[in-house]
Amino acid sequence: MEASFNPHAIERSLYAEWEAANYFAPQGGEGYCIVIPPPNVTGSLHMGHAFQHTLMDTLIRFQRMRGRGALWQMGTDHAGISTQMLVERQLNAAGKTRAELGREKFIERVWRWKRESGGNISAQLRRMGSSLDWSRERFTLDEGYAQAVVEAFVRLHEDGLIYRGQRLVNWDPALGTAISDLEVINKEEEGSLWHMRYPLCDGLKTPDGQDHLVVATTRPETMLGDTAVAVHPDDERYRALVGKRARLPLVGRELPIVADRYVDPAFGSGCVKITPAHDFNDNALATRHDLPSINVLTEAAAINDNAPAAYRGLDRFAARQRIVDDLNALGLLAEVQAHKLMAPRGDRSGAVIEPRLTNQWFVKIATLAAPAIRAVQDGRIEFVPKGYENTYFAWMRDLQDWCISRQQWWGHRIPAWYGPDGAIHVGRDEADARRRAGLAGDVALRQEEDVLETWFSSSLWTFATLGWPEQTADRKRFHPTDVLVTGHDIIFFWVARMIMMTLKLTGEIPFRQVYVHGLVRDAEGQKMSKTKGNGLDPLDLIDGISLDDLLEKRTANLTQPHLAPAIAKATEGEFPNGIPSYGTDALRFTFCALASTGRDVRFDLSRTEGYRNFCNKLWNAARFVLMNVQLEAMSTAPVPGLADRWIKSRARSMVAAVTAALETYRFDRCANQIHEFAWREYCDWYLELAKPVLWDERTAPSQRSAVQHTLLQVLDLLLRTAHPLMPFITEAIWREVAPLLGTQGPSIMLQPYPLAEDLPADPEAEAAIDWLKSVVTALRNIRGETGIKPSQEVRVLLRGGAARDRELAAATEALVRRLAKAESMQWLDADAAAPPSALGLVGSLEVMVPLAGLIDLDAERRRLSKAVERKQAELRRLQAKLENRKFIDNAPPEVVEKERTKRAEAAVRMVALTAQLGSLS
RNA sequence: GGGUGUUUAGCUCAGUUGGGAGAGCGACGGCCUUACAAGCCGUAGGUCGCAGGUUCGAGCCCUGCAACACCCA
Repeated sequence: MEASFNPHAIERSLYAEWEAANYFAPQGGEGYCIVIPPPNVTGSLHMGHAFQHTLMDTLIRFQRMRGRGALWQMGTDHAGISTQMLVERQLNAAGKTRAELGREKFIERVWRWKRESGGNISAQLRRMGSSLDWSRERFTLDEGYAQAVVEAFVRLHEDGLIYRGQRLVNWDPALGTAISDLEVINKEEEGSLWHMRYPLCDGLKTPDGQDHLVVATTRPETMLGDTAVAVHPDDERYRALVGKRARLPLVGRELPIVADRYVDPAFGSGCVKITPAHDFNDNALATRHDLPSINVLTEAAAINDNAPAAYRGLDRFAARQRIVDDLNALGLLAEVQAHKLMAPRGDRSGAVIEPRLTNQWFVKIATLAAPAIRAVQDGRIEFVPKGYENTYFAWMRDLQDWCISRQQWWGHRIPAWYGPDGAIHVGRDEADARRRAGLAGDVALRQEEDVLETWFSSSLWTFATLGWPEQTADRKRFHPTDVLVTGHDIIFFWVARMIMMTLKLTGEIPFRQVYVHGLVRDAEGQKMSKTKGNGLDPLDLIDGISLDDLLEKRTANLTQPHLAPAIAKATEGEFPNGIPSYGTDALRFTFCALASTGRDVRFDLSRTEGYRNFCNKLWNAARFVLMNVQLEAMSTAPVPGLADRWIKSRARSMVAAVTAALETYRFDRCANQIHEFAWREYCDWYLELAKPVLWDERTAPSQRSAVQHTLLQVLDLLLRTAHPLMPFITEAIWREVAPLLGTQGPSIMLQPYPLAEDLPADPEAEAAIDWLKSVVTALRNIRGETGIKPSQEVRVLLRGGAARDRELAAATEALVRRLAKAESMQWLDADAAAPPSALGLVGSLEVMVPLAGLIDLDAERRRLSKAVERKQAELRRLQAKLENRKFIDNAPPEVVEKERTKRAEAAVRMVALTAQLGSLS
């Protein structure tokens, strides 16, 4: 083995080997399944993916080693809108448009792009070590999957759960399509509030003598589509006018004045203009009052022919300006106020969204939502952490019908056909639709142009990937899947819809648990994004990147190029030397260590560095073991010593804790346990305890054999325990170690996960080594604080203590002397005077190092004074507690007893410390 | 405006049923000790957001407040 760990030397070849040997496909055993949240087929890996995939792979590897037939289902998503946008942008850059190309040519082009760039994400997933079953890979637009989507649509339609209707939808004028509520981001923006005068008809006047009403709006251009003015029914100012009429300026239409509780009388003048075709609230009000809707906008959000000629063809913002000017010229603009408003923008395009009346396809939600709520209520599906269940319920309880049609080309074309009479015929294909409708072959049918939104197809993900609608063997074995691992940002988009659709179409839940993890943020807690230029590419952490390359990557192709200098400056500040290469295992271990209870994680590169060091530590521990194990010595029957028994007992606790942590998705605890055990116990203590036994020629062969066996056994066990988190380094080391243990098998992946029960609990050995550690630590403390050179051997005197201390001292003397670098260890009688010494206490045992010219007296006095002070404070606290009558009367006897013992111990120590301090002055 | 979450060491975070405040990183001091300087040994550092309450006892339970974050309107 090389002297230090080099991830690049092992990662790619090990992965290729695993994949070629088909180790990622489920073997025998009870099925266990996780489906990958399908990444965008043309996308690339970001930190969120890397985080999520680390957690999933850890679970899959863990269950695989426990003997489950573990399937991590691979697949990608066609990602309708974003993929179409991407290819369209390429087209535009080449001076062409989608319309010029036509539907078929355009789709062909997207497929070509998919073939060219679709392998990108797959290659990156492999670099993360993800043990996905590539042989079962699916794509939401592949043939079988497309059939499943059609099947789902047809069945829902047959059940009356899908309908086409004219409804107000969120319209993205930049993309020319409807989008769902979830795809609209409401953000506060600076705008204006225009107060406009609408004259009253028939010479009417308000109670305060005005001949007009004042209405306020943030969107003056919509006034062209106004069909009413509304006031609150209890508003005294306008009560007399309800039922009368006002005249719409610029248009001339007469508007009824209606009363509705929706109006807030305290806002503005208390009068509201009603534009049913362009506002959700107004639309609802219009339905209540049976008002007409007048659409005044085109698909591109320009004014259409329903408006007066003067405004036709104007873009909505140009029209706004013109209307404001015209009203002003007529003296009808009462006031303009600065105003903060919630502006709806499309999450893909960034364009201001228009509510717009269009014909769309919808899924009726009410009957789907109820069973989906029940499935979580009665515990068949469990969210981890549980708190997210409330979020889920709140959202599910007031859910609108789901608009599933998109005016796009890239996606599943809706399987509906229009007859010459406009009648709609749904079927699995055109012939099926014709058959169902009883139409003759010569009746011309025209297929719906719209496609289904992406989430419709991905809501079928758990079962469509397993062969639905067929009842395949895979489906039987792996569905319902065991856990869905996902971010809280897509609970609504995806999780809720999967639950609804899966229950409806298969009668099964899609998964038993939903593990919701947090989002990955940068060191400042900011969301990582291309725009902000604060993103990290997981592969750059694995492979490293120079500052120049990083700067280039972060500032190239910015949507807001003026931010480039600021981004460059921040980047230089944070990574003055670029990013070193940490390797996949260190990155994965970081993600696990940061993944606590579903909260967002601030990604901290210094953690990754620490875990890279941990990898190196493991590597070198293995080197040490391999250097010190000789097969011939191990043939002697081993007789385990205290240290051997101790480390195995500790390993037992570690395995139990790690297993419990993984079973409850506490990846942070899992990582901490492994780190703590490997470094603080196995390396810091066990290897050091092993050295004297291994290197002392007088050691009995049976003892040496025991140490060598234990070194190997515990290392093997540690590697297997850590494998799910850090697959590469554990495999590389294991291949060196396993043959020495006589273990057969090509890969650690296929080894059984350690069981705590297989290891002996040994409280006696644990107590003995704990004592040893205390004594050694006390001596090291004296060395460090009093300035005794590490190379300087010391004499150790022991005094006081109990019979137990004498036993333990006898049992561990050789080890203590070695670890504390003590030339001798001598007992003094309890009442014997000690030479001037530095003192440490282990319980009531006094551990002393005679001064004899090697100790800085002042330093020792300072150290002792500090110890006395602390002890005094402790004693005072305990004393006060035990003098408190209420405590004695009310606390459980064992707690009181514990406090008494502590007081007694503290008192003894206090005496020893004070006496020692006295003897030095 | 409604809801959820967060607030613990300089930084990032643990803290399971209420019973002596923890880790990593960073800081400081000392070491090239024959696996590892990506290392070893030692040390310092906290009014657990604020104010009340329950309790013999509160980081943990209850109430109120504040700040921040996110979701929804």
